Amino acid sequence: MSDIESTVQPAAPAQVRFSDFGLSPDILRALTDQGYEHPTPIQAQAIPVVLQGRDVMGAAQTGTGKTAGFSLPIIQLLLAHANASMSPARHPVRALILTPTRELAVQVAENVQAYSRHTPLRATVVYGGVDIKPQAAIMRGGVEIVIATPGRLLDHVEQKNISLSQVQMLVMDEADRMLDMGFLPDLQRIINMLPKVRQNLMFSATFSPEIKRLASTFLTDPVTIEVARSNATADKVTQVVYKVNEEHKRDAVAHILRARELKQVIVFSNTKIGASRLSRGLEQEGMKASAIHGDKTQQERMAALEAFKRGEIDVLVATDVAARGLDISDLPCVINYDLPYNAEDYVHRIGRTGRAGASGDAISIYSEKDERLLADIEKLIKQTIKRGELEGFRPGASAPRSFEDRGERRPPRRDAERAERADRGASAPASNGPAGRPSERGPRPGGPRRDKVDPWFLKPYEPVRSSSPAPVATTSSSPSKPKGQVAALLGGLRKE
DNA sequence: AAAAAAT
Repeated sequence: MSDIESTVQPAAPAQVRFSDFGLSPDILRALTDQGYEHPTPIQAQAIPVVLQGRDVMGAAQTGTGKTAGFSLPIIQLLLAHANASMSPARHPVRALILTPTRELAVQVAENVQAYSRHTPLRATVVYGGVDIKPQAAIMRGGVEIVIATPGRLLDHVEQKNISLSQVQMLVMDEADRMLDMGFLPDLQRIINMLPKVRQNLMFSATFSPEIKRLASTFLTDPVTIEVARSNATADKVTQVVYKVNEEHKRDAVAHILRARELKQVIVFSNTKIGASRLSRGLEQEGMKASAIHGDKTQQERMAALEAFKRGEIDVLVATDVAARGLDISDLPCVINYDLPYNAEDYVHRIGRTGRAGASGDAISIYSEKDERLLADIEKLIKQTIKRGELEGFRPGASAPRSFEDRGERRPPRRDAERAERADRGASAPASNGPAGRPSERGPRPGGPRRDKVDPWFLKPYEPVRSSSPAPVATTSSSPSKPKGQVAALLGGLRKE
């Protein structure tokens, strides 16, 4: 399906410059503003191909600079065809970029806006969970580039805030994830509104059969671009697992964080409640922690992310909402409080560290019952992860504050739920009561949809990769990161 | 066994 080499070994990035691609001086200036001079491998491959007007099926690992890889040539093409495409339409959206999560949409938009800042092109982002009116106003004013999550985009289309009839370029970012999340019908609807003739760019972490099918449906004679082997974990990431009793997992995380005064760490939890609970626990330990997950309001999610990026928060406790795509400047360390159920997610999670050539540490806590998950992960990444010993870890050393900490059974459900509700992030009980039951906390924008059950467990196993808009070079906002510290913590453990 | 996304 492609006529171009996949998995090319591109020339060393240092030899290629952005100025070699014939990009507009206005684009180059924006790159210079940010100190970017040399493209990453995927950028070096993607930019010329997109500029040729070809469809692209792209795969790239986290931190490869994929966003710039498609947005730079898109901006260039829109500039080049500015006159030819002058349209009488009131809202001539000419490039549409779809992403699976809101945060990713925001992030892509920030990049696109930065790259196009010296051009007359206008880019905006639309996503759910926030007031629709300001978005509508901006789009009615006219924009050339829209970055969106599918549901809210359709909402805007229905409200006639935007017309998609002039879209010349479509990007499906994290396409595999969008499939995972059940966006296929939405994607179909959106694509049906687009002109038949257009350029399509699809990025996906994997080339699963589902993705290939999607590609064959929506792409025309695509060029395949792939950087880095599919299920490889970043070379520079040192991985270790610590086995502890289930009830000591939180203490173990606290111990690791405290022992080395770790800053700028993401801790992944499998559940929203678990994330909130852990975050709260760490805060009670005196750490600056915050949780981010789908039951937080969009405001809270953004606030947590921003606070983390600004360094006001040391520990971001997250569900897999943050596992993929988020360009959180390259972290020294990622901790798995839970091993992910889906082995692919492990790769995504640890992809948050060791990015842009830097080294990183991926630490995972697991307990007896997770042996199987660990085995799955090791099978996927084709390596054995080092078993470590937590030096100086005395479970329960810090005063237990919860029943779980004491290894006891949970208190009666009523109390547990009240505690969770107090936690801002908690969702309603899974086995939900009547639909319109007034919430004690008022409307919760990010709340679960009840209209359909997502039978995730019935779906075929669908591996997913990562993505990420890491720009060409990473502008790190946190100055000194204790990268070596985790390695030190790992003690005399030999490398694999 | 989960999480995410329009309202």
